[in-house]
Amino acid sequence: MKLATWNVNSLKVRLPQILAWLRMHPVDILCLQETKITDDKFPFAELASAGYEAISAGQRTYNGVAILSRHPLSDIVRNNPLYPDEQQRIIAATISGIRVICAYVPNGQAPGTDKYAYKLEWLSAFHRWIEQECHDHPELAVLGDYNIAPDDRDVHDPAAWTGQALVSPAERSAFERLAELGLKDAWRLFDQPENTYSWWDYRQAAFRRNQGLRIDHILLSESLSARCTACIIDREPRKWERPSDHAPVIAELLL
DNA sequence: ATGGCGGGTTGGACCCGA
Repeated sequence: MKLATWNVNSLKVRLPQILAWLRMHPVDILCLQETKITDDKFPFAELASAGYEAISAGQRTYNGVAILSRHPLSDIVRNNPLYPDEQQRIIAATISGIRVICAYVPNGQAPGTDKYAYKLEWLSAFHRWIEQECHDHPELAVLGDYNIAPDDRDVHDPAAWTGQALVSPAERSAFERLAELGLKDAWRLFDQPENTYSWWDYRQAAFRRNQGLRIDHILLSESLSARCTACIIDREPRKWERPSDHAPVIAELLL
């Protein structure tokens, strides 16, 4: 069983790349963020032809999340039931007995801004809900773009990033509090190469210079992390023409 | 110091991302 997450930065633009990537990596479940597409325009038919059932919580212009699955999806939830939010950032479903949550955490812009306050409030409500989900679903996977680099190892230039959003102590603390619920960062279950990131700015040839951040994560409950055999970040699609600025992250589970 | 790229909304410049 393979689960993956990918911030595609526009499903409309990236659909051919998603289909190509799925042919190379026929994962069981793919969580998407920043689809930027309303549900009525969602490419259900193209994905079905590729073997994937899809569910979407979409909106125009910004945000939007979706789950693609080779297996049936049930108990679909859109948004955090504890936090009314007009921005479409969460979709969840049960797939093959695993509770799968796909999340697009707010960016936060910069400490001191309204967007940063929204991010922290959103994360606080997210924690309260995930705590319940952990209780209700021992087999829980929370995948997505967290917009948090948990550790200085996840930042190409920690000194340059000090004090900025994505690395601030309050954001990292929110991430650690999820870990305290028993959720483990699948990436850190294994020895990993240094300087591995999941996002690189489009500007300044950041990808070529590997100036990135690791902000896309797969968190696994205890029972799932015990069965996790690998976690990788696939840099290849970032090299393609007109790429997303994020790379997919994949976790493999014994099932 | 600033903005640098790219997508979306537009039909010209903006907003926004991270």
